Amino acid sequence: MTAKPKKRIPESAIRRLSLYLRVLLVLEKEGADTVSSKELAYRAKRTSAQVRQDLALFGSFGTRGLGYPVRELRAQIAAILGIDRVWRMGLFGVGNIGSALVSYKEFSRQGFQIVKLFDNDQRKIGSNHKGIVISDIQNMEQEMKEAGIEMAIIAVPATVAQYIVDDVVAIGIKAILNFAPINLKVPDDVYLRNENMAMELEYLSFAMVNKHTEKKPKF
Amino acid sequence: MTAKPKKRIPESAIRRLSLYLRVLLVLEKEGADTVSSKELAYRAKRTSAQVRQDLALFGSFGTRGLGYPVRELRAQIAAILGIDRVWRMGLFGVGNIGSALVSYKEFSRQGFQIVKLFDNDQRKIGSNHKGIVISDIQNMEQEMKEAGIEMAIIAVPATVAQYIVDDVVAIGIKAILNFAPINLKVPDDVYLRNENMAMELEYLSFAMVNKHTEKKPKF
DNA sequence: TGATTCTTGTGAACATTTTCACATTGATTC
DNA sequence: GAATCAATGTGAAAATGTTCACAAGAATCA
Repeated sequence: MTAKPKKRIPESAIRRLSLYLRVLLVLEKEGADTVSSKELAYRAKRTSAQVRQDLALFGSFGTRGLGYPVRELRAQIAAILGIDRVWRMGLFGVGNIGSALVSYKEFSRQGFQIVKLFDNDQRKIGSNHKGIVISDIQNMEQEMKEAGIEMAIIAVPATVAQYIVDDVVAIGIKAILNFAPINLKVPDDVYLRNENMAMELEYLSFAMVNKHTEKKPKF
Repeated sequence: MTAKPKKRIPESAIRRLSLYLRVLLVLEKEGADTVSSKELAYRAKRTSAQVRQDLALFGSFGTRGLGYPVRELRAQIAAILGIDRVWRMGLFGVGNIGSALVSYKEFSRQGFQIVKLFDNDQRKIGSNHKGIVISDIQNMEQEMKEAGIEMAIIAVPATVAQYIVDDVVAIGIKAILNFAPINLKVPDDVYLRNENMAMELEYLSFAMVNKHTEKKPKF
C-alpha cells in the first residue's frame, strides 16, 4: 500500500528516500531478497530507527521478523518519488555544464530525459549535440510544448538566468533545476532547486578550517 | 570579532552563510554600505530572525539601529567559511562532468583552484586541457604533494570511484567533493560531500507528483 | 541634550525532527 | 502447534532547529 494520507513530509525525509533507493538498487544487483532496516541504514549511513520512521511516512512495506522485500521496496520508493515514469526535460544553455549534463547517464537511468536543448548563441543553434539539435531559445515556447516537456534545467550564465527562468515560467513549466550561481525568483507554485556546487566546497572548507572545533565530521 | 567559542553549529546554518555571502556580494556590487537583517533575509529567502541567529553563532557583526556593514560582513563570513584564502584542488576523471568543472568560473571566483587533473585513459594523459596537462592517475601521490593540494574532486565513473577515493584518502587528503552517484566510504576524519544531481531532480519529481498534497512549496 | 527611531542580539517559546524503547506480529524451528 | 526469534511499526521522549518578542544600544533629529 503506497498510499497513506495526512502527515507533513520533511524535505530531509525525501532526500533520504533517494538515498535508500540507491542502496536498494545495489542490493538488488547483489541478489538480496530482503533487507532489514538495520542493514539499509548501515549502507545509507543513517540509523535504523530513521529508516523505519521515514518509510512509515508513506505506508508499511516490511514484514516483522523478516525485513523489507528489496525489489518491491525499490519500486515503492520509486513510485513515491514519482520516478516510476519518464520525465521529459528541456535544457537551457549548452555551455560547459550544460553539455556535460546532456550525456550524464545517471539522469536517463532514473528516467529523466533531456529531449530539447536551447541556446542563444547563433554558432551553436542548429548544430547537433549528442544526437539533439540545439534550438534557438526564441522558439522555445512552441518546441517545449510540442515535446511535452515538464521540467527545465537552467545552465546559462548567472547574468541571464533570471530572464530565462521568467520565460520558462511564463510558458507554464513548474519544476526547475538551476545550475546558475544566483538566487532566482519564481512564483510560489513553481518548484525550484538549486544545484550549488561552490556551496558544497564552502562547506568542506569550513569543515577543514574548524577541524579542531568540531568533534564529529558527521555528514 | 570573528571568534566565538563553544556552541554547536548546525550544518544548515553553514549552508545559509554561503547564501548570505552570495547576497552580500550582490549588495556590495550595488554599492550598499549597510544592510539590515530584514533586507538580507528577504534576498536570501529566509527570516530576519534566522539571519540574526545564524550570525550570532559566530559573533556580533552589526550595529543596532543601523544594520550590518556589507563589506565587512562579507569578509567575516568568508573568513568563517575559510574561503579567505586559496584552496588548491586535484580533479579526478576528466570526462563530461570533470572537464566542465575545470572551466567552472564560480569555483575560481571563490578561491577554489583546480590545479591538477588526473585520468587513467592513456589517450587523455599528457594532453593539455584548458591549460592543465592531464596526469596519469598512477603518479598522483607525488604530484598532489608537490602541488600542495588539500582537496579532491571525484568525477570518475561510479564503478571506480571507491578505488580512487581510497587512494586519495591514503595520501592524506581530508576533503572530498564527490560527483559519482554512489555512496562512498571514507574514514571518520575525512570530510566527504556528495554532489548528487539526480537527487535534486527526484525531489522535483516528488514535488510535482504531490502538488495537490503539499500546501507550500517552501524550498 | 533629550526624544525618537531603528535594528541588533538574545533568552525563551515553539515547532520540527530524530532517537528510543518496546509491544506486536510474522517466520522459523523443534 | 507451541516456543523462539527477529525485526517492524509506533507512541513518547529527547534533541535539535526556528521563530518570537523585547530589552538594549546606536544613530539621527529637533
